Amino acid sequence: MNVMNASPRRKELTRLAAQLFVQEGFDRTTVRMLAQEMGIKSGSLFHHFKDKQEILAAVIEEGTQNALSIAKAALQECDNDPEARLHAMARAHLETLFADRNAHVVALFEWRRLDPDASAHLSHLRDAYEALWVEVIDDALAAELIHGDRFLVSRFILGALNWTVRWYDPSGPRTPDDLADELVAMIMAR
Amino acid sequence: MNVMNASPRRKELTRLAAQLFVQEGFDRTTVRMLAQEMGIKSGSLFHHFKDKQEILAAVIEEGTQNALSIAKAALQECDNDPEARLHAMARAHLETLFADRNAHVVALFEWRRLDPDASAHLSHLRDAYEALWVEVIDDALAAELIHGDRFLVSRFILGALNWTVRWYDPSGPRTPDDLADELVAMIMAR
DNA sequence: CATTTACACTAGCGCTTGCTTGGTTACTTA
DNA sequence: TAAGTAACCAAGCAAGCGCTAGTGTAAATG
Repeated sequence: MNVMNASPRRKELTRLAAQLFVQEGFDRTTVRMLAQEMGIKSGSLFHHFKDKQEILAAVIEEGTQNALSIAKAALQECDNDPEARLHAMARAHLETLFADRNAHVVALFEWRRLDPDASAHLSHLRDAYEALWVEVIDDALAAELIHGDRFLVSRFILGALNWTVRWYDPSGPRTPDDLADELVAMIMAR
Repeated sequence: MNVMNASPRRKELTRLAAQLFVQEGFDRTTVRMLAQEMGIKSGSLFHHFKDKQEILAAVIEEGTQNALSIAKAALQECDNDPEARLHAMARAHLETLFADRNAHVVALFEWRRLDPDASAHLSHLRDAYEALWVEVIDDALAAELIHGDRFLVSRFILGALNWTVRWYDPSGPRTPDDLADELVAMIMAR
């Protein structure tokens, strides 16, 4: 077994696992199903991962790392204009949410299945991501682009964005950018 | 076993099941855990419910029925003022969400575990509830209280509201009504 | 008084689960 | 060419799973 390694093989297995976890849910996904999807026998799975828990942690870590770096890049690309930053953040959120949909759905809906150790470790990653949001929202409030309680506003925005995975159809006419723009327009003071 | 009965005993068992489903998730909740929580042996459980699936369906049906009747009552109590109706609907949503939190969390996050028959039956209930929302939002759009695409706006609002179950702490200083008012204030054109 | 009904029990069947063990194969490196 | 290593497999164990069969008992019903 490998400790925290990121071999190409393991990355590919993680990607497949994410897909199954979304399709079936973590608990209903058996190690035999995972193995079959990966084209190996169930016993061989435990050469790559210590146990089933570690597969879940790998999926979530991968997705959250991606989201974090994409959001950081998006923020750096735009000037210090609070409105541009708000737009950029919403777009980056939805972009990564649907580019890496499986991993994020797992992160959003199977987080509770993590054991305490993995959860503690990954919480730091998630907190770092949310800190970016808080900063952007604080700036938008200071510039009076939006109004209200900073805590509530950020929760509402993240809720509206995260919930999109439950209804958004990427094959439809709307792009993720359309969604982001519409949401920002909806909450902006005019 | 009882077909679609709603004896007080069954209602109480359903309430306990909802609590366990929230704590552990549907898949991880075993019939033995359910039985113990109910103070009976696991075999006796199947006198009240045909199978584990039916317990899940009972939990979700109970919660959705409640939400529907509360929302209807709230809408009837206010005049035809679109703004009052928007407020009332948001308040009713959060009120029922936290009065009957366990059932609603199960409905929101364990829906996929329903078998196709139960899902089809309960979808009608949920659709009836969402139809109330669509109507209220259409009126608000017509009155120019809010702006945007009717479909997207309703999804964003419901997303923001439903996501509250992931962070709202009822023992904190804010009431569900506070949340509803803040959300409506956030999205209203000024 | 006889019968039915509601509710609970004991015992366990048949199956699936996550995971382990002991060993094989193919490729890389010294 | 010998040693090491990553990747895999066949076989199966112990535990836990949903659910069933058959029985007991007290209260309601005819």
